[in-house]
Amino acid sequence: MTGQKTPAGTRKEQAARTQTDLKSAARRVFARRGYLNTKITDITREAGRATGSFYTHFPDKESLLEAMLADMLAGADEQVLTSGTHSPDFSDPDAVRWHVDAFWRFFSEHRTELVAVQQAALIDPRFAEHLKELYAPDVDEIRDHLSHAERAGVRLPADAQLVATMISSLMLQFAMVWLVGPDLGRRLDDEEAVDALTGFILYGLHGSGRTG
Amino acid sequence: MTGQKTPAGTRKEQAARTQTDLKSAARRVFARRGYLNTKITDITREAGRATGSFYTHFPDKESLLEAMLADMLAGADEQVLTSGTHSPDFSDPDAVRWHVDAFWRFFSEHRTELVAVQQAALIDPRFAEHLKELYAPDVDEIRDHLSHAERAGVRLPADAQLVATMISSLMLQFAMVWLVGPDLGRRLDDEEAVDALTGFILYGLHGSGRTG
DNA sequence: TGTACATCAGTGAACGCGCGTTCACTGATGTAC
DNA sequence: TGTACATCAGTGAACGCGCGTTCACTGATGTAC
Repeated sequence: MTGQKTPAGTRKEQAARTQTDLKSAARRVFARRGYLNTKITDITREAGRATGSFYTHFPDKESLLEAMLADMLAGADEQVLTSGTHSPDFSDPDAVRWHVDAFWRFFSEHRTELVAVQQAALIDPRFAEHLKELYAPDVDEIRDHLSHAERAGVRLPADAQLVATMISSLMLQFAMVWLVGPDLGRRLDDEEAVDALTGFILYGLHGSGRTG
Repeated sequence: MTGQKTPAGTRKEQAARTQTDLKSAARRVFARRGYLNTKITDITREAGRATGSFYTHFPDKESLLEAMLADMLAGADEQVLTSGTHSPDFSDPDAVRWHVDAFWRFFSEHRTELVAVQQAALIDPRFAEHLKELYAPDVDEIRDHLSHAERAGVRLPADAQLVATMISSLMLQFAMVWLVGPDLGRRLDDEEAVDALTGFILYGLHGSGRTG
């Protein structure tokens, strides 16, 4: 109790390293088998640790996922979602493209975690809540940009909230299909995907392709 | 063995009735708790039968779901997806609206089964396959209609296959959000939904709303 | 139509597997003096 | 700096819960003669 001297803590370091190993092992296993199919022992085996080791760091699999999400959001705060400046007016095609691009990169980078929450949400209401909180800010921002566009004279196909939901639904599911599911016949590079989405969001099937 | 006389089979009738009861009980429980969260005993309890009764009719939960899907597809064959005549050219707004409407009604009617497959697909590759087969014909048809429109002079925002995937993704995820998830603040009636989707598919956020 | 036997849907308690979780133990790191 | 003791991350075999699945039994329906 007199302590507190702990210099750099070789012991704490070791614990931190193991915790990190468990998280990154989990990421790999989730990507391979999916969150719901993954057993605790799959994770410890992948991390090269004993089963019991898991419980030194997390009370259960749910907490591990929560920790992974926290990491993801911490990283994201300095990145895509908030940083960078962009026009708040969706009557500007470049503003739309900026958003699509940000979403696509975020999803690409964190697909494993995002799919895991999606899966967890099917079973655990706590994660259903997480999922909502995760995408809500994005939908809200889109809605604001749409309202802005409306004031600039654009006639939306429905009220801004609904259109925002459509845009968000489109991006999410399209990303799922191309970045997660089993290989479809075709490869799709990032720019192509962002172009296609941007064109479609702007003018639907009458979109002319390149927009910026 | 000399038999075969069985008049109308009170016994067979009873078995058929129980099987139907189990399926409709399952439907209710799936809708309430989700497929993955549902235990065999939940289904038998809901149906007012003993646990063992389940196995007289289905070897496991997966087979029950397969049977429910078969019922769904059998019913659909005489309905939405094939029947009715419509223009195959997506340059015609009414053709788009017709498709959206068909999809929306199909999804509304069968949301429980569709969500159940979606959940099952996360765990069981067999259902991942089912899921693909379930939506593939729709995507293919959309793609053909788009090619038709292209030949009629419409400039798509990407190749027809990609645009078909976007349209399908949009409809599916949008339907999920509004018809499945927890109540959002807002209610959405069917016509409003179909209008919004149709307008968005046709002209993106520049769609003007009513289209037919 | 009646009797004896066979078949089958349905029952629910018991069984057993899979997997999450625990726990007595080890060895290394940290602390006290 | 050295010694004795305390703490803690990590180990993996064992435990036990939940739930899918089985099975001996019941009673009703069907069949044979």
